[in-house]
Amino acid sequence: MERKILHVDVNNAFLSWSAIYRLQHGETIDIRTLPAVIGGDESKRSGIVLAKSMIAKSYGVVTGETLYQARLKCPNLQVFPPNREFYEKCSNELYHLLLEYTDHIERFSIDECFLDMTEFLMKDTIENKAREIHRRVREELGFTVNIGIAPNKLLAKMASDFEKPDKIHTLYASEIESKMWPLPVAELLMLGRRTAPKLYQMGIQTIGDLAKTPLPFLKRKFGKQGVLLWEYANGIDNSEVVYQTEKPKGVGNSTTLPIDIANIDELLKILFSLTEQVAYRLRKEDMLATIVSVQLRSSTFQDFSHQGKLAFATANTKEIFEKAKSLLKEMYQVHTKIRLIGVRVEGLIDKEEEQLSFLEERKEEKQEKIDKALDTLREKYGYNSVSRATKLEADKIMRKVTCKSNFHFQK
DNA sequence: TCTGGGGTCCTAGGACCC
DNA sequence: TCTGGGGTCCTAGGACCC
Repeated sequence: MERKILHVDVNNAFLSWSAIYRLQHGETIDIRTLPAVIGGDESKRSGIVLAKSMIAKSYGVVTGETLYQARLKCPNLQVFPPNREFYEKCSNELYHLLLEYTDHIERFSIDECFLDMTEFLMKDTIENKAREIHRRVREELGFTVNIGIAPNKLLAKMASDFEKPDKIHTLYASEIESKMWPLPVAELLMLGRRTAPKLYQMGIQTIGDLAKTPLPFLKRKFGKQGVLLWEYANGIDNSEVVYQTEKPKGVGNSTTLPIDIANIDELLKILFSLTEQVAYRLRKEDMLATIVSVQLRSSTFQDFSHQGKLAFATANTKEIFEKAKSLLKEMYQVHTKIRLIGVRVEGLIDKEEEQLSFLEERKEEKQEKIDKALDTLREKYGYNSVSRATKLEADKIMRKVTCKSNFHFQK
């Protein structure tokens, strides 16, 4: 039986949501009507476009480019900072509205959901349901969405991406040839900036070209990814809409440093601060980690990473940090200027399971008590209400380098 | 004033075992 | 005194998504 899938995608999510927040807090100008973007902080070297208004878009501004580039295209561009807390709130409001239609719903990102409406239509049509959702979101939540209607997730997502904003599109099997095949191959989901040029070089320009390329050829050239892309180009996708109560598979924290650092002691202090947050989030999930990895990005944008297994599954800050520290020390080459440093835990297991299967004698109980005491305070008063000495030092380094970098900019 | 931060999944090569 | 081959596990790096 053919499935009825919707993909709901908030138009210019971060910018629309910031516009609403500002209007709610006394601003009279709607930033959706300006050449505006939501952007990172250039003084912290994270100056990229996170979302753009339709007017900024008309100047050629694209998500992900530097604010510097965006200003070249649109000289009177206005830049506003992100407000992630409010975005979470808006995202939740949307999710709860959509839950009224089906519980076969998958939160794909902060601003996108898939809905499997197959068993929830009653006597209504999928098009009518889409129109109702579309109208209710605009009227009740104050922002617009694009909705894609299709027999699978891939096609629904491609459909919602057609003409924006505030539109509903269908992409049924019979429409693939006319609506999807003429598009440039780079617009296909999972076909990114590395693969597109290779296809163009082979003379594969459109999604239709890709669909008609012999599968064995693509398999030979691109392996599993090649098979997936061929299936997508032909509108094939059997993946289910999964209601997500699943636990995360990894937890990470990374930061771009305000200026490059080539001093391992300073890097270690920042690494501790990052690790402390990772371990805290891990404990909030009631999970334990078995693998730790450390990432570095050099000033020349080369990425490095090392990972290692922990002797025991743990969520203890110090245990995770000791591993992270040895990983950093083994991979760090003296004098290399580091732009970004990050730490991640993976191989996560449920805390309860661990306690049932391993009744091991733990020697780090004291450390766990320290974590627990800090967690309790943080639950009550917020993450930054308590800080260990090392964290304070890390903050100092981040500030110090910020001052240095400001000085640098003034020269 | 040039290039975020959070993820997931895949691949290729090396180590090791039989 | 020629140099297998399959299987598993581990790791670094890369591609892609928002």
